[in-house]
Amino acid sequence: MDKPEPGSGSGPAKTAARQLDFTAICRASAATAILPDHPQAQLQSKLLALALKRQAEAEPKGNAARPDPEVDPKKIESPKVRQQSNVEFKDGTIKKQKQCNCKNSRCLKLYCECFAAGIYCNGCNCTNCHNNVEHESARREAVGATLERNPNAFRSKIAKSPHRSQDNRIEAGEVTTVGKHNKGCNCKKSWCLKKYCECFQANIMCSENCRCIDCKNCEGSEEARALRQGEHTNVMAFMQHGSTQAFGYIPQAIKKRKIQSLFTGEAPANTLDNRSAQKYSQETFLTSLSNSSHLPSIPLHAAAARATMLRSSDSMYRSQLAAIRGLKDAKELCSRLVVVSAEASSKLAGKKLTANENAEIDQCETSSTTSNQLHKDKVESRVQVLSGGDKVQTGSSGSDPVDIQHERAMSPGTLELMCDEQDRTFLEAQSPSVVGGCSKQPKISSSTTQGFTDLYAEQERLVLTNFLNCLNRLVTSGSMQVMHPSSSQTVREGQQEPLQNGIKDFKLQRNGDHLH
DNA sequence: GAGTTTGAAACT
DNA sequence: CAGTTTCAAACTC
Repeated sequence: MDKPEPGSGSGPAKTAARQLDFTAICRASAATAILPDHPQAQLQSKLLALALKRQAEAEPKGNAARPDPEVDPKKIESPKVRQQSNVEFKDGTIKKQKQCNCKNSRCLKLYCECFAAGIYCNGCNCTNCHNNVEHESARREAVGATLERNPNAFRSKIAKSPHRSQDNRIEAGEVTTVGKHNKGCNCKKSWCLKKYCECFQANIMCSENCRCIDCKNCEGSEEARALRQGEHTNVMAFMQHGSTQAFGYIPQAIKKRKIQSLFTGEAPANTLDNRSAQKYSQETFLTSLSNSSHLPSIPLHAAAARATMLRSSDSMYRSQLAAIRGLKDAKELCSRLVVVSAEASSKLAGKKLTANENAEIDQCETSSTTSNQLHKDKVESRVQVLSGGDKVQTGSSGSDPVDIQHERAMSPGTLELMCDEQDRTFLEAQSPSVVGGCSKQPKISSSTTQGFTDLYAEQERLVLTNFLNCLNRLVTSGSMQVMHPSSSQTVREGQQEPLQNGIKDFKLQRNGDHLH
């Protein structure tokens, strides 16, 4: 506490690193103070905040054991003013500064928290400590050596960032500091949800700087939030059951590389874990969807979060309409869209199948995993739809319109959308042929002629325009239900009236398209 | 409190 | 720069 001030009276640093104590470091780096942003410094500054306020007037020099962001870094003149073993709080309680337990480093390496924080050891449990005034020369030498290795060694590892969560608010219960780790963490087994992780410890999210594996310390992470809210038990229980890979949460930089590799089939270095993790994630998710008892002890919110996370790391948004519009609505809407798509296709292309088209269909279907009989059925069904108009059934017959569309006139974009939809919405109705159709999509597009491209574009325009209108209707009617929940019951009992209305409009517009 | 795990730092 | 070792904090039992 009352150790001499080694830096005092020594004047400005004159001969670079060797002469640097932490004071000199601060001076040498002029523009930016090195220590004030240090995580530990921030932590301790919080602990000291109240005490400092009380002491501020009595001790104008600022007895900050750790620099506070509000404290002018220039006032931090020496280790002495930073070091302070005991902190007295308003309520009279005394809180001790963190004490290291170093044994072999003499507290002269960054292993030592005190040394790394730029303070003398004081009341620590360390052995053979040289991080004190009695060993000042050794300490300075160690500082110099450390700076030689890494000039930023004593700078804050956490960079302040203007980044805010998407809606510019602090999520409830989340005390995440805005900023990111300069160097990034490299965690492998802790999911960045333990204090082993420097990011987690600093109360910040992992960033693109991190090279961590199976990171769950990302924006929107339920676990990270839960941990910070103190739901440690639930989260740990969940993580045990959900396994390391259950989320496939990956920091941005890695995510970019690794998700890409999922599609390209490439295997960038160091991606195996996450690739398998993602594969596992999807499998686990599918399983848990179809069998909710699969993960019995997973908190509901975590399971829901997992579903969302699989889609996107940053989209935690859930529409209010989600509680109103059901799966049935979505299915029906999709079925209608498929009909419109087919009709648009037949209108635009005439009702003939060109030789090219047939060849392409054959190519696609021959290479699919479906049986020849199924192939035949589909072609027949397709012809029926194209020539017969409104014969599409929304039931589960072999001539499922979705299948039909995948086999033929859908543009690559639409096909992709449908495949995606299939994955998400129709899991329980998934058919092997459809899955096969999805996987064949690149093959179709690769052989698509310019004529088809134009056709697809026009078809897509028609479908999407109708889709947009239909969605608008749904949103409007849904919003009304949200605002007037009392009437929603009636509406629900009336068998999804809003959707029917929306689809009615949809049909009307469709007919209008025909007319034009 | 002892033993283990973890990841940063240091070293090769 | 990658791999290995050392180290001390965090964690578990």
